Amino acid sequence: MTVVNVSPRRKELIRVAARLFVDEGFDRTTVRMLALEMNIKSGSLFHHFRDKQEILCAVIEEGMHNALSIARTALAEAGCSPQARLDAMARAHLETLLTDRNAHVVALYEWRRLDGDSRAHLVHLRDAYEALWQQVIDEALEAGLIRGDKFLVRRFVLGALNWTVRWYDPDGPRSPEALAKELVAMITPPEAAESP
Amino acid sequence: MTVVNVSPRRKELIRVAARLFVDEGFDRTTVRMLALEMNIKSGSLFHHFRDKQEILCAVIEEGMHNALSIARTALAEAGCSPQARLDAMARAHLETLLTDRNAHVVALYEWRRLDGDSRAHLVHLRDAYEALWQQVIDEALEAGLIRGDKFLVRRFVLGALNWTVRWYDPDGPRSPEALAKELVAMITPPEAAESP
DNA sequence: ACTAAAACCAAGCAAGCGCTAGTGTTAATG
DNA sequence: CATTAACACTAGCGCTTGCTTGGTTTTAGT
Repeated sequence: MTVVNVSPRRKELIRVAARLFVDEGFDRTTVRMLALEMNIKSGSLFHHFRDKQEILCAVIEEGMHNALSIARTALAEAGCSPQARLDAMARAHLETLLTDRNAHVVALYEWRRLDGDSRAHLVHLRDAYEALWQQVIDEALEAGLIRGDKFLVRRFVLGALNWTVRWYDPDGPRSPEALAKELVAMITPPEAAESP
Repeated sequence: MTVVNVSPRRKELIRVAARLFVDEGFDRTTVRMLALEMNIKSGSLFHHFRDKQEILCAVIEEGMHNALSIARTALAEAGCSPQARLDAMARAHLETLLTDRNAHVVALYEWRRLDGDSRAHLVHLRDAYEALWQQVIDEALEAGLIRGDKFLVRRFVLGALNWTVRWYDPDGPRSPEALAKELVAMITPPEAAESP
């Protein structure tokens, strides 16, 4: 279990590992491949990380931390309007999914490869992130902006957003902002936006 | 690449493999584990499948075939109302996700482990399934039941539905039908349901 | 009863795996 | 100038992997 990733060297190694984990999958990525891409020998790798598992944990942790801080600043800048806050969260989510794509793809696909301890540690970060979402969705529900069960809405929305990593093309015509707006528009009835 | 899975013995082996692939992941599932659960010796496994890859392909293919046929009959029984057809597709999707859960979890998580040929073959099945969805969504858009970009709506909806494998509890209070209804309700404005 | 095909088995190979031990090498600190 | 800590290297151990081989048993058609 990693507590914090501060050293810039470590950060860089983690970035390399994330790319490899995405391209090959965690299990197929060997410590020798990792070392090769990091320009060190495979033995030296274990000076930086206790074992292969810890690299996986560090990759995911890094992505989660970034997602959390980006979402927090986005919310702080969004003001109080439920509509603006919903937009801000969706936009922040998509932007993180892009800038930190590798880390998040690893989190989505290789979560089950985490051992018990790492998993427990990361679950806390994930819960904190989902709590942010839940809060914004509760506000939107209370304002009559959207309808439905509060937990279901959160899960459906996060599902739709996370699924974008499968099809979204950053070089395509649509920006993350536009995408976020379209998702919010899909679940907000046309007239709800204008009610006080 | 598998062409068809007819033999009942083969079907059973595939079912066992799917379960193991879900529990352990494709890469961590060894041919010895597979053989053990299939009550044969690891060497005998290669009488039924050319290699480990083919088992993965067969598992996914089986799930896709079932999903396609269930969706088709659901649509046939749903009539012409866009609302009913949307409901039917969502319900069919969730029911397949439950009854064939293992196969679909494998398809979602281990898709990238497929080699080029198997992938190309399965992409056709997936495209056929998504075409069904696209058609139903186009009808709903034309009827004014929902709003937005037709491709985005399909992707967002399928994302939300596929994400359910992460959190849905079959023993929980909500049935797949109820879940499907809630999703459709979330994206259809309240007044749209009553317009002619 | 005869035969062919399908299903299965024991044994093991070659390759690759994660990881360790022991040894420099470098650069900052007392 | 000596010490230390961080980082990197070489070499390889012990084990597991997917898959093959060469042969035996079981099943099904005639």
